[in-house]
Amino acid sequence: MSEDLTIDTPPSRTISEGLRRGEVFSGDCPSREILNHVVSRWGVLVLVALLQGTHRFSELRRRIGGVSEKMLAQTLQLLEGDGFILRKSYPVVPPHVEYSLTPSGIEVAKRVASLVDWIEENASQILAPRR
Amino acid sequence: MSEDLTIDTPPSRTISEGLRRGEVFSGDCPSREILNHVVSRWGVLVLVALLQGTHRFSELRRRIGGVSEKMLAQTLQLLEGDGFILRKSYPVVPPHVEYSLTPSGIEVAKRVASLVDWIEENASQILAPRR
DNA sequence: CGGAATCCAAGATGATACTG
DNA sequence: CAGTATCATCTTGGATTCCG
Repeated sequence: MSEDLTIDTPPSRTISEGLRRGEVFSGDCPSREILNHVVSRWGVLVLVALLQGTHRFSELRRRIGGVSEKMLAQTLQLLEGDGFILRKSYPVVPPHVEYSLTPSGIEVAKRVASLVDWIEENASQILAPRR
Repeated sequence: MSEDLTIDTPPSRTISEGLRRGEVFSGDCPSREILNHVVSRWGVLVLVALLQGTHRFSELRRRIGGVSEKMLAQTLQLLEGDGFILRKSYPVVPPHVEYSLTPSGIEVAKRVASLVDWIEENASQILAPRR
């Protein structure tokens, strides 16, 4: 089912070209909705974590410091609803559920990871954040 | 003064290499703090808007649909504090303030834009978001 | 184990009014 | 024009409890 998602995206579209459309700037577009899921506090970390491979619920919970069960579950559901995450439930006892990225999820996660990566490497050396 | 910010970023570091460090996963690191500014609801849009060039306060306000004065001001201050945005105030009347990206701001904004761009082009066609 | 449901605290956000 | 101050509100996030 994921192969059908393949879109003939102009891959080398320049940033300025893409931005000229600027749909996200209008408050009520689906892009902004999805964007908010992706860049939500926990969404970012979930995507980056899953980029390294399939994880179980409790694995993600342990991996992502400070996330509560509720928020993790909610984040996973939102991203699953957006088609970025694949939820695979095994009907065994005790329950066993695995989360992984869909093809489009990988694309998004790669871009998120690029951002996170850059910040980890540089931002802390630039200026200390002041609250 | 902005030239001093230039950092010798290892540009071709692989994603997995960067992630292996995984500092952001621990709840209390400066990276996560900065990351949250960048990917905040309005931070994303401000960065993307400024990637297209210098803007005045009211220009940004008009460009970014739905943002309030308060949140725009706050977002700009946070990103300025992180060293991503340069605020240039001209002592004239009426006041004239220009916002632009610093060199590091450009780096971050490019990565944010890449993400936003991809979502704008693809995500809306994949699945309708359900709330 | 993997959630769903509930309640509650905290923080984010917005409308408005005011100032230099 | 470019904010700041204030207050009301709405959303997030967390702790807890319960269930299949």
